[in-house]
Amino acid sequence: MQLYRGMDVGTATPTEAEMGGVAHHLLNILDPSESFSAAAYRARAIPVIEDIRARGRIPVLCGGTGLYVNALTRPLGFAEPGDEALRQALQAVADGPGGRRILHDRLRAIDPDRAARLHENDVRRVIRAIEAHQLTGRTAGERAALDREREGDYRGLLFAPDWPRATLYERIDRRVMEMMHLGLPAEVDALIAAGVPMTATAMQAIGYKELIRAREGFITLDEAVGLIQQGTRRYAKRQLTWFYADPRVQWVPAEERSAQDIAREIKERLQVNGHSVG
RNA sequence: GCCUUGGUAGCUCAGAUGGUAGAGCAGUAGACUGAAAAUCUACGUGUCGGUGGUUCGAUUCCGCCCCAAGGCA
Repeated sequence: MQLYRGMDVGTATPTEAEMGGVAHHLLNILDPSESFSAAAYRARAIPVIEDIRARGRIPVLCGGTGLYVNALTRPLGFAEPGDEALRQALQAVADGPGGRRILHDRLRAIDPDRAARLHENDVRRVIRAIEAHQLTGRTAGERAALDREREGDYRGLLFAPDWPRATLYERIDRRVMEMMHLGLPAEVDALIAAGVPMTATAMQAIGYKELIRAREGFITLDEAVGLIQQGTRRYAKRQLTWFYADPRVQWVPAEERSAQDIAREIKERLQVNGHSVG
Protein backbone atom coordinates (compact mmCIF):
# COMPACT_ATOMS: atom_id res chain seq x y z
CA MET A 1 0.00 0.00 0.00
CA GLN A 2 3.00 2.27 0.38
CA LEU A 3 3.33 2.00 -3.38
CA TYR A 4 0.30 4.23 -3.72
CA ARG A 5 0.60 7.99 -3.85
CA GLY A 6 -1.33 10.17 -1.43
CA MET A 7 -1.51 7.57 1.34
CA ASP A 8 1.56 8.50 3.32
CA VAL A 9 -0.01 8.85 6.76
CA GLY A 10 -2.20 5.78 6.74
CA THR A 11 0.44 3.48 5.32
CA ALA A 12 3.26 4.97 7.41
CA THR A 13 5.33 5.68 4.34
CA PRO A 14 8.76 6.74 5.62
CA THR A 15 9.42 10.46 5.64
CA GLU A 16 12.57 12.09 4.27
CA ALA A 17 13.88 12.35 7.82
CA GLU A 18 13.16 8.70 8.53
CA MET A 19 14.94 7.63 5.35
CA GLY A 20 18.02 9.35 6.64
CA GLY A 21 19.57 9.72 3.24
CA VAL A 22 19.18 6.07 2.30
CA ALA A 23 17.63 5.61 -1.13
CA HIS A 24 14.17 4.04 -0.98
CA HIS A 25 12.61 2.59 -4.11
CA LEU A 26 9.09 1.90 -5.37
CA LEU A 27 7.39 4.20 -2.87
CA ASN A 28 4.56 6.34 -4.26
CA ILE A 29 4.80 4.90 -7.74
CA LEU A 30 1.12 4.10 -8.26
CA ASP A 31 -1.99 6.16 -8.62
CA PRO A 32 -4.53 5.07 -5.97
CA SER A 33 -6.99 4.18 -8.72
CA GLU A 34 -4.64 1.63 -10.24
CA SER A 35 -4.88 -2.03 -9.42
CA PHE A 36 -1.77 -4.03 -8.70
CA SER A 37 -0.63 -7.58 -8.10
CA ALA A 38 2.20 -9.62 -6.72
CA ALA A 39 3.34 -10.42 -10.25
CA ALA A 40 3.36 -6.75 -11.19
CA TYR A 41 5.36 -6.06 -8.06
CA ARG A 42 7.90 -8.69 -9.06
CA ALA A 43 8.18 -7.19 -12.53
CA ARG A 44 8.85 -3.73 -11.11
CA ALA A 45 11.16 -4.82 -8.32
CA ILE A 46 13.56 -6.95 -10.36
CA PRO A 47 15.05 -4.08 -12.39
CA VAL A 48 15.56 -2.08 -9.20
CA ILE A 49 17.28 -4.99 -7.49
CA GLU A 50 19.48 -5.59 -10.51
CA ASP A 51 20.47 -1.96 -10.60
CA ILE A 52 21.46 -2.00 -6.93
CA ARG A 53 23.43 -5.19 -7.32
CA ALA A 54 25.20 -3.79 -10.38
CA ARG A 55 26.44 -1.06 -8.11
CA GLY A 56 27.80 -3.67 -5.72
CA ARG A 57 25.23 -3.07 -3.01
CA ILE A 58 22.83 -5.35 -1.20
CA PRO A 59 19.18 -4.49 -1.65
CA VAL A 60 17.01 -4.54 1.47
CA LEU A 61 13.36 -5.43 1.07
CA CYS A 62 11.30 -3.95 3.83
CA GLY A 63 7.72 -4.50 4.90
CA GLY A 64 4.97 -6.01 2.87
CA THR A 65 3.15 -9.28 2.96
CA GLY A 66 4.43 -12.81 2.71
CA LEU A 67 3.16 -13.25 -0.82
CA TYR A 68 5.04 -10.20 -2.05
CA VAL A 69 8.22 -11.38 -0.34
CA ASN A 70 7.84 -14.78 -1.94
CA ALA A 71 7.19 -13.21 -5.33
CA LEU A 72 10.88 -12.34 -5.31
CA THR A 73 12.46 -15.00 -3.12
CA ARG A 74 10.59 -18.08 -4.27
CA PRO A 75 10.21 -19.53 -7.74
CA LEU A 76 6.77 -18.12 -8.25
CA GLY A 77 6.17 -17.59 -11.93
CA PHE A 78 2.54 -16.60 -11.66
CA ALA A 79 0.43 -17.68 -14.59
CA GLU A 80 -0.78 -15.27 -17.20
CA PRO A 81 -2.47 -11.94 -16.65
CA GLY A 82 -6.03 -12.35 -15.46
CA ASP A 83 -8.80 -12.12 -17.98
CA GLU A 84 -11.29 -9.62 -16.60
CA ALA A 85 -14.26 -10.93 -18.58
CA LEU A 86 -13.61 -14.51 -17.54
CA ARG A 87 -13.15 -13.44 -13.95
CA GLN A 88 -16.48 -11.65 -13.93
CA ALA A 89 -18.24 -14.59 -15.54
CA LEU A 90 -16.87 -16.91 -12.85
CA GLN A 91 -17.87 -14.47 -10.14
CA ALA A 92 -21.40 -14.48 -11.54
CA VAL A 93 -21.46 -18.26 -11.21
CA ALA A 94 -20.28 -18.00 -7.61
CA ASP A 95 -23.02 -15.51 -6.76
CA GLY A 96 -25.77 -17.81 -7.98
CA PRO A 97 -27.51 -20.37 -5.77
CA GLY A 98 -25.06 -23.08 -4.81
CA GLY A 99 -22.58 -21.27 -7.00
CA ARG A 100 -19.59 -21.75 -4.76
CA ARG A 101 -19.99 -25.49 -4.85
CA ILE A 102 -20.46 -25.48 -8.62
CA LEU A 103 -17.32 -23.41 -9.09
CA HIS A 104 -15.30 -25.62 -6.79
CA ASP A 105 -16.52 -28.72 -8.60
CA ARG A 106 -15.48 -27.16 -11.87
CA LEU A 107 -11.97 -26.61 -10.51
CA ARG A 108 -11.82 -30.17 -9.20
CA ALA A 109 -12.57 -31.44 -12.69
CA ILE A 110 -9.59 -29.66 -14.24
CA ASP A 111 -7.11 -29.47 -11.32
CA PRO A 112 -8.02 -31.84 -8.48
CA ASP A 113 -4.90 -31.17 -6.42
CA ARG A 114 -5.46 -27.45 -6.39
CA ALA A 115 -9.16 -27.91 -5.61
CA ALA A 116 -8.28 -30.14 -2.66
CA ARG A 117 -6.22 -27.31 -1.19
CA LEU A 118 -8.87 -24.65 -1.53
CA HIS A 119 -12.06 -24.32 0.48
CA GLU A 120 -15.09 -23.71 -1.71
CA ASN A 121 -15.86 -20.52 0.19
CA ASP A 122 -12.50 -19.04 -0.77
CA VAL A 123 -14.11 -17.85 -3.98
CA ARG A 124 -11.35 -15.44 -4.85
CA ARG A 125 -8.75 -18.21 -5.01
CA VAL A 126 -11.05 -20.71 -6.70
CA ILE A 127 -11.74 -18.20 -9.45
CA ARG A 128 -8.08 -17.45 -9.87
CA ALA A 129 -7.24 -21.16 -10.01
CA ILE A 130 -9.77 -21.83 -12.76
CA GLU A 131 -8.62 -18.75 -14.62
CA ALA A 132 -4.96 -19.72 -14.38
CA HIS A 133 -5.74 -23.19 -15.69
CA GLN A 134 -7.72 -21.87 -18.62
CA LEU A 135 -5.05 -19.35 -19.51
CA THR A 136 -2.12 -21.76 -19.34
CA GLY A 137 -3.68 -25.14 -19.97
CA ARG A 138 -1.66 -26.48 -17.05
CA THR A 139 -2.47 -27.44 -13.49
CA ALA A 140 -1.00 -25.53 -10.58
CA GLY A 141 1.38 -28.42 -9.93
CA GLU A 142 2.65 -28.39 -13.50
CA ARG A 143 3.14 -24.65 -13.41
CA ALA A 144 5.06 -24.88 -10.14
CA ALA A 145 7.35 -27.51 -11.66
CA LEU A 146 8.11 -25.22 -14.58
CA ASP A 147 8.74 -22.32 -12.22
CA ARG A 148 11.31 -24.30 -10.31
CA GLU A 149 13.43 -24.73 -13.43
CA ARG A 150 13.49 -21.02 -14.03
CA GLU A 151 16.31 -18.70 -13.06
CA GLY A 152 16.04 -15.28 -11.59
CA ASP A 153 14.88 -15.71 -8.03
CA TYR A 154 16.77 -14.32 -5.10
CA ARG A 155 18.09 -16.08 -2.07
CA GLY A 156 17.20 -13.60 0.59
CA LEU A 157 17.92 -13.72 4.28
CA LEU A 158 14.71 -13.01 6.10
CA PHE A 159 14.54 -11.19 9.42
CA ALA A 160 11.44 -10.40 11.45
CA PRO A 161 11.12 -8.49 14.72
CA ASP A 162 9.83 -10.64 17.53
CA TRP A 163 7.64 -8.72 19.98
CA PRO A 164 5.65 -10.07 22.89
CA ARG A 165 2.08 -10.08 21.63
CA ALA A 166 0.86 -7.61 24.25
CA THR A 167 3.58 -5.13 23.37
CA LEU A 168 2.91 -5.51 19.68
CA TYR A 169 -0.77 -4.76 20.15
CA GLU A 170 -0.10 -1.78 22.39
CA ARG A 171 2.24 -0.35 19.79
CA ILE A 172 -0.36 -0.85 17.07
CA ASP A 173 -3.09 0.86 19.07
CA ARG A 174 -0.80 3.77 19.79
CA ARG A 175 0.34 4.10 16.19
CA VAL A 176 -3.23 4.28 14.95
CA MET A 177 -3.93 7.14 17.35
CA GLU A 178 -0.83 8.84 16.05
CA MET A 179 -2.02 8.48 12.45
CA MET A 180 -5.29 10.12 13.39
CA HIS A 181 -3.39 13.08 14.83
CA LEU A 182 -1.15 13.25 11.78
CA GLY A 183 -4.18 13.78 9.58
CA LEU A 184 -5.37 10.43 8.32
CA PRO A 185 -8.99 11.68 7.98
CA ALA A 186 -7.83 14.54 5.76
CA GLU A 187 -5.87 12.10 3.65
CA VAL A 188 -9.00 10.01 3.14
CA ASP A 189 -10.97 13.12 2.19
CA ALA A 190 -8.34 14.02 -0.37
CA LEU A 191 -8.46 10.59 -1.99
CA ILE A 192 -12.22 10.79 -2.30
CA ALA A 193 -12.03 14.33 -3.64
CA ALA A 194 -9.57 13.06 -6.23
CA GLY A 195 -12.21 10.62 -7.40
CA VAL A 196 -10.56 7.38 -6.34
CA PRO A 197 -13.27 4.73 -6.73
CA MET A 198 -14.41 2.85 -3.64
CA THR A 199 -13.61 -0.40 -5.40
CA ALA A 200 -9.94 0.47 -5.88
CA THR A 201 -7.35 -1.77 -4.23
CA ALA A 202 -6.08 1.28 -2.39
CA MET A 203 -9.45 1.72 -0.70
CA GLN A 204 -9.17 -1.72 0.86
CA ALA A 205 -6.32 -0.45 3.01
CA ILE A 206 -6.79 -0.54 6.76
CA GLY A 207 -7.50 2.95 8.00
CA TYR A 208 -9.08 4.09 4.77
CA LYS A 209 -12.05 1.77 4.45
CA GLU A 210 -13.04 2.39 8.07
CA LEU A 211 -12.80 6.17 7.84
CA ILE A 212 -14.86 6.12 4.67
CA ARG A 213 -17.61 4.33 6.57
CA ALA A 214 -17.40 6.97 9.29
CA ARG A 215 -17.52 9.70 6.67
CA GLU A 216 -20.72 8.21 5.29
CA GLY A 217 -22.23 8.20 8.77
CA PHE A 218 -22.47 4.44 9.28
CA ILE A 219 -20.17 4.50 12.30
CA THR A 220 -18.74 7.16 14.58
CA LEU A 221 -15.18 8.38 14.34
CA ASP A 222 -14.35 6.62 17.62
CA GLU A 223 -15.77 3.39 16.31
CA ALA A 224 -13.69 3.77 13.18
CA VAL A 225 -10.54 4.19 15.24
CA GLY A 226 -11.37 1.04 17.17
CA LEU A 227 -11.94 -0.88 13.96
CA ILE A 228 -8.68 0.38 12.49
CA GLN A 229 -6.81 -0.78 15.57
CA GLN A 230 -8.56 -4.13 15.49
CA GLY A 231 -7.96 -4.55 11.76
CA THR A 232 -4.29 -3.75 12.16
CA ARG A 233 -3.89 -6.22 15.03
CA ARG A 234 -5.49 -8.93 12.94
CA TYR A 235 -3.35 -8.07 9.99
CA ALA A 236 -0.23 -8.29 12.14
CA LYS A 237 -1.34 -11.70 13.37
CA ARG A 238 -1.82 -12.90 9.79
CA GLN A 239 1.69 -11.77 8.96
CA LEU A 240 3.03 -13.59 12.00
CA THR A 241 1.24 -16.78 10.96
CA TRP A 242 2.72 -16.51 7.49
CA PHE A 243 6.26 -15.96 8.68
CA TYR A 244 6.10 -18.56 11.47
CA ALA A 245 5.50 -21.08 8.71
CA ASP A 246 8.56 -19.93 6.73
CA PRO A 247 11.67 -21.71 8.03
CA ARG A 248 13.91 -19.11 6.41
CA VAL A 249 12.75 -16.37 8.76
CA GLN A 250 15.13 -15.41 11.55
CA TRP A 251 13.32 -13.84 14.48
CA VAL A 252 15.06 -10.93 16.15
CA PRO A 253 14.00 -10.05 19.70
CA ALA A 254 12.69 -6.50 19.70
CA GLU A 255 11.31 -5.87 23.20
CA GLU A 256 13.05 -3.01 25.02
CA ARG A 257 15.61 -2.49 22.30
CA SER A 258 16.33 0.50 20.12
CA ALA A 259 15.95 0.26 16.35
CA GLN A 260 19.71 0.79 16.09
CA ASP A 261 20.37 -2.13 18.37
CA ILE A 262 18.10 -4.39 16.38
CA ALA A 263 19.71 -3.24 13.14
CA ARG A 264 23.13 -4.04 14.56
CA GLU A 265 22.11 -7.58 15.35
CA ILE A 266 20.72 -8.12 11.86
CA LYS A 267 23.95 -6.77 10.39
CA GLU A 268 25.98 -9.19 12.49
CA ARG A 269 23.87 -12.09 11.34
CA LEU A 270 24.34 -11.01 7.74
CA GLN A 271 28.09 -11.08 8.18
CA VAL A 272 27.93 -14.54 9.68
CA ASN A 273 26.17 -15.54 6.50
CA GLY A 274 29.00 -14.21 4.37
CA HIS A 275 27.59 -10.87 3.35
CA SER A 276 29.41 -7.65 3.94
CA VAL A 277 27.39 -4.58 4.64
CA GLY A 278 28.68 -1.05 4.47
C1' G B 1 -40.96 3.48 49.60
C1' C B 2 -44.21 0.91 45.85
C1' C B 3 -44.94 -1.16 40.79
C1' U B 4 -42.93 -3.06 36.16
C1' U B 5 -39.09 -5.21 33.26
C1' G B 6 -34.42 -7.17 33.26
C1' G B 7 -29.74 -9.64 35.57
C1' U B 8 -27.23 -16.32 31.06
C1' A B 9 -19.77 -16.61 27.45
C1' G B 10 -15.27 -10.53 27.21
C1' C B 11 -19.94 -7.74 24.57
C1' U B 12 -25.22 -7.94 22.55
C1' C B 13 -28.73 -11.48 23.35
C1' A B 14 -31.56 -16.45 22.57
C1' G B 15 -33.31 -20.73 25.32
C1' A B 16 -34.96 -25.07 28.30
C1' U B 17 -43.69 -27.58 30.23
C1' G B 18 -37.47 -28.68 35.89
C1' G B 19 -32.70 -33.45 33.69
C1' U B 20 -26.33 -28.21 34.71
C1' A B 21 -27.14 -24.17 28.00
C1' G B 22 -26.22 -21.65 22.44
C1' A B 23 -25.96 -17.79 18.39
C1' G B 24 -23.64 -13.30 16.45
C1' C B 25 -19.62 -10.22 17.47
C1' A B 26 -14.90 -10.14 20.07
C1' G B 27 -10.73 -13.40 20.95
C1' U B 28 -7.26 -17.50 19.66
C1' A B 29 -5.05 -20.77 16.05
C1' G B 30 -4.33 -21.88 10.91
C1' A B 31 -4.32 -21.42 5.37
C1' C B 32 -2.40 -18.48 1.46
C1' U B 33 1.31 -19.18 -6.09
C1' G B 34 -1.10 -12.33 -10.71
C1' A B 35 -7.17 -8.63 -5.81
C1' A B 36 -2.84 -10.06 -0.17
C1' A B 37 -3.61 -3.78 4.69
C1' A B 38 -7.24 -8.69 0.59
C1' U B 39 -9.61 -13.55 0.95
C1' C B 40 -10.75 -17.98 3.55
C1' U B 41 -10.97 -22.04 7.52
C1' A B 42 -11.31 -24.09 12.57
C1' C B 43 -12.18 -23.47 17.82
C1' G B 44 -17.95 -22.05 22.57
C1' U B 45 -17.67 -24.88 30.71
C1' G B 46 -20.06 -20.14 31.59
C1' U B 47 -20.77 -20.10 40.34
C1' C B 48 -27.32 -19.15 33.84
C1' G B 49 -27.03 -12.14 40.09
C1' G B 50 -27.03 -14.11 45.62
C1' U B 51 -29.47 -17.08 49.17
C1' G B 52 -33.23 -20.24 51.34
C1' G B 53 -37.40 -23.60 49.95
C1' U B 54 -40.19 -27.33 46.94
C1' U B 55 -38.14 -31.64 44.19
C1' C B 56 -34.84 -37.77 43.05
C1' G B 57 -32.84 -33.38 40.58
C1' A B 58 -33.42 -26.05 40.07
C1' U B 59 -29.97 -21.93 36.18
C1' U B 60 -35.52 -23.04 34.95
C1' C B 61 -40.97 -23.10 39.97
C1' C B 62 -41.75 -20.25 44.94
C1' G B 63 -39.86 -16.73 48.99
C1' C B 64 -36.35 -13.16 50.48
C1' C B 65 -32.07 -10.15 49.25
C1' C B 66 -28.65 -7.40 45.83
C1' C B 67 -27.93 -4.66 41.19
C1' A B 68 -29.76 -1.94 36.60
C1' A B 69 -33.45 0.64 33.67
C1' G B 70 -38.32 2.74 33.44
C1' G B 71 -42.84 4.28 35.95
C1' C B 72 -45.75 5.90 40.43
C1' A B 73 -45.19 8.58 44.78
